[in-house]
Amino acid sequence: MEESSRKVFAERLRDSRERLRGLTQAQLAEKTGLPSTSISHFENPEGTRKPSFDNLRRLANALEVTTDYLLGRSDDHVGMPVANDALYRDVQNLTDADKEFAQLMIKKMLEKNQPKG
Amino acid sequence: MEESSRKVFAERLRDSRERLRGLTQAQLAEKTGLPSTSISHFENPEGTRKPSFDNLRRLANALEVTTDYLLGRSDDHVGMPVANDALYRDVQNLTDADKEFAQLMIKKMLEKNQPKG
DNA sequence: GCGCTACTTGTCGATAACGTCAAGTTAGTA
DNA sequence: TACTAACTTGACGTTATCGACAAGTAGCGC
Repeated sequence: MEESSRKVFAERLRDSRERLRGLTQAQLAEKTGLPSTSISHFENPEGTRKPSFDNLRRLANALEVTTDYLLGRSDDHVGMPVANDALYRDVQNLTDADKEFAQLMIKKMLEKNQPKG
Repeated sequence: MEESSRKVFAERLRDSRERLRGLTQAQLAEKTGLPSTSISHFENPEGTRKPSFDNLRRLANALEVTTDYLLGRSDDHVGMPVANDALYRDVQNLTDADKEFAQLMIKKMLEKNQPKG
């Protein structure tokens, strides 16, 4: 189980390092404090090594990508631009009913601004 | 090293489970396929166990939160999956004034739900 | 008191990831 | 050819996490 996400991780790690940040394994190794051979092991799609809790964090930090992207849980490597916006944070804590109401109201405001939908 | 993020993980896991999803450890255990004692170990702020690659994914999937949130890399537990949520999409198209108003209203609804902070 | 649910804490052996190291390959350049 | 850089692959012992299990605590209704 989860064999496929291991492969996705390998591909995304390499892709993030090379295409996105233009780093060598040695450079990423220095940024993360990991040995470069560990990076190589991780990037091998047929390999078996998976990063630990800490190492996943270090890789994501050094590459400035989300861990969700590396883990294949999200297709975008950048977080939501508004991820820390108070509004988004608050909305999540609303009851379902209130959230529904907020959604309706926001729709109304939208329609007001853009006559014809 | 990374001792603090282990503590953050413990807090956010428990918070996500209880406050956000209203699950017992046993219920989360069933959703993830993990033993409930493992959940308990993870949620202990003074504990030492950290989730593996696969178990982190399972927890995030079951709780519908980002791994970045659980790992303390993002302050918001919602990520890309909900970017398609109508509410979030709509909010981005609001005028600044309307967005401000929406935010205020949402805050009011929050306070109503949680009497006293 | 009893029983029940939710959770905690610690131990066990097994498995998996760890860092380190050695020995390779592959591509480019002199 | 020789040399270097970037990377691969496999093996080693160490350490951490694994699931499973036992025994515990705390609270709540009866």
